[in-house]
Amino acid sequence: MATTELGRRDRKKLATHQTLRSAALRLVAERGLHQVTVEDIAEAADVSVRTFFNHFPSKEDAIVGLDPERVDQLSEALAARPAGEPPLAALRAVLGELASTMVERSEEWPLRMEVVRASPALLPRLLASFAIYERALVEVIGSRTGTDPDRDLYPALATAVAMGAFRAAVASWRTNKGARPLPKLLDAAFTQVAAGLPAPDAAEGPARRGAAPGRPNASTCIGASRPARSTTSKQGVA
Amino acid sequence: MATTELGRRDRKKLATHQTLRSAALRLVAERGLHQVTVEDIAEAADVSVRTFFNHFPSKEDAIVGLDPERVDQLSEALAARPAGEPPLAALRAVLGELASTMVERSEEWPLRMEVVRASPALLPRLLASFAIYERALVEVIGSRTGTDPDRDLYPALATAVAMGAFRAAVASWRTNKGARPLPKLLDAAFTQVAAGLPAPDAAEGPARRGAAPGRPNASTCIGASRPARSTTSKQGVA
DNA sequence: ATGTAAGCTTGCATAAAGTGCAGGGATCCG
DNA sequence: CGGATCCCTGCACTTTATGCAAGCTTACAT
Repeated sequence: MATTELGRRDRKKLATHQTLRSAALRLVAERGLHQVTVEDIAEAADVSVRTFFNHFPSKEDAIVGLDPERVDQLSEALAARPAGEPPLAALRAVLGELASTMVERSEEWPLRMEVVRASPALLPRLLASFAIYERALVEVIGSRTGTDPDRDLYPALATAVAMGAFRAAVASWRTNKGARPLPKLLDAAFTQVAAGLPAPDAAEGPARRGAAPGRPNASTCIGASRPARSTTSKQGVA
Repeated sequence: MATTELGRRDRKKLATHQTLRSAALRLVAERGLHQVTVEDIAEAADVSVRTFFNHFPSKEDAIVGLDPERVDQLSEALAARPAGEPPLAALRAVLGELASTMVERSEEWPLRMEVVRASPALLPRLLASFAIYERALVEVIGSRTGTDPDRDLYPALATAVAMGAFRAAVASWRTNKGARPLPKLLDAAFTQVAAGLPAPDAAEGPARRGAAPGRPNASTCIGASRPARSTTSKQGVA
């Protein structure tokens, strides 16, 4: 809506912000997280280091931190869904919209995912961003269903499950470099969830939905690389 | 099983490790995350600061970082479930076991949750820990169902949903201070998931399962406190 | 028992992350 | 035009985190 309602000062600030963000993402994608200092980023954006920290509380936030505006957008989109719509369907719809915006910005998100994959140290912050989205959605689901999120399991449960489906779809999309479009994957995920997650091909469940053989898919949650466990005495702990 | 199979050296190291862990948790619970430095923790555990960093890569990890041994235990427990068991039921079983161990250590986990609630800066690491559990489980689900987690959506999806249910149950347990026992909550969560998450009481779905009115419940994901959105110009971004 | 290898602990040096404070300068508003 | 606002900046300082080499305990083989 009101995008041009900003004065010169706010426009400059926003410009600085975006410049820092993209410089951070670009540099880290090129050299790796550890080879880029905040000074490098500030330099690339032509501002002082102190200014960087006026915009972002940490280096990681400049790369994978979320945009509070998006959180509001998502909340409002969920609140705007038709009142009669079942919670899971409403979540499916708004997460579908979110997925679309991720696909639109086709440079930014895949690059960000690649950076997180290459530098697992970024994973915690990314997950925290998702958690903030989740928290906002829980509130709305609570008010939509007339249940209190602090007393009733349902809102947190439905939202956690929906976000789980979302993450799985995004992870699949990323690892398979978009071989299947994100909206399709998200759809498949929600369909399986709504059916109660029947087992895929064992002698058990009614098999999976309409998936052609040779379909692409997911590793787990967003960033990864095998754990490489340390069995006994070696140092690594956390 | 073989708990006493450790030599003196490994026993001492483990002792140092645990002392650091509990000192960190205790001090942060008392004073708050920001009022405790690594030096304080090392002091309390009577080791040097350098030794602290030999055990934990960061201050946060000493507080909410996971124990790689637990990850292996969980993986093995899942692999040991009967072969015919549907994936979601197997996940429900092992996460139930995990919940039990959390209840047993009745001092540690509630304290940890409280600390995370009080210091949201810890949330990212905690979520990262959960993600590592999740990653391990995905592998096992993949091999149990004979699907490749990198190509098929199912393993990541089922695991993400199960972990979502787990987190929602734990969050509820925490916010309501154990008014309903964790195993009961977890059970309720998985039952609803298996039923495809019908809407709670709107004129829609067949209503919820066997829940008495006036049941306690959850806020969202683990750590929280309202977002307090910044509408326009203020600094805070990430 | 003795010597040797392994590895945990430690101090020191150093880089980088992050915060508080005060001043300069552009922007906004009356 | 004049004052208030606030973004950017430099500076000082604390804290986090890592590399390296030395010392001491533990483990192991002869």
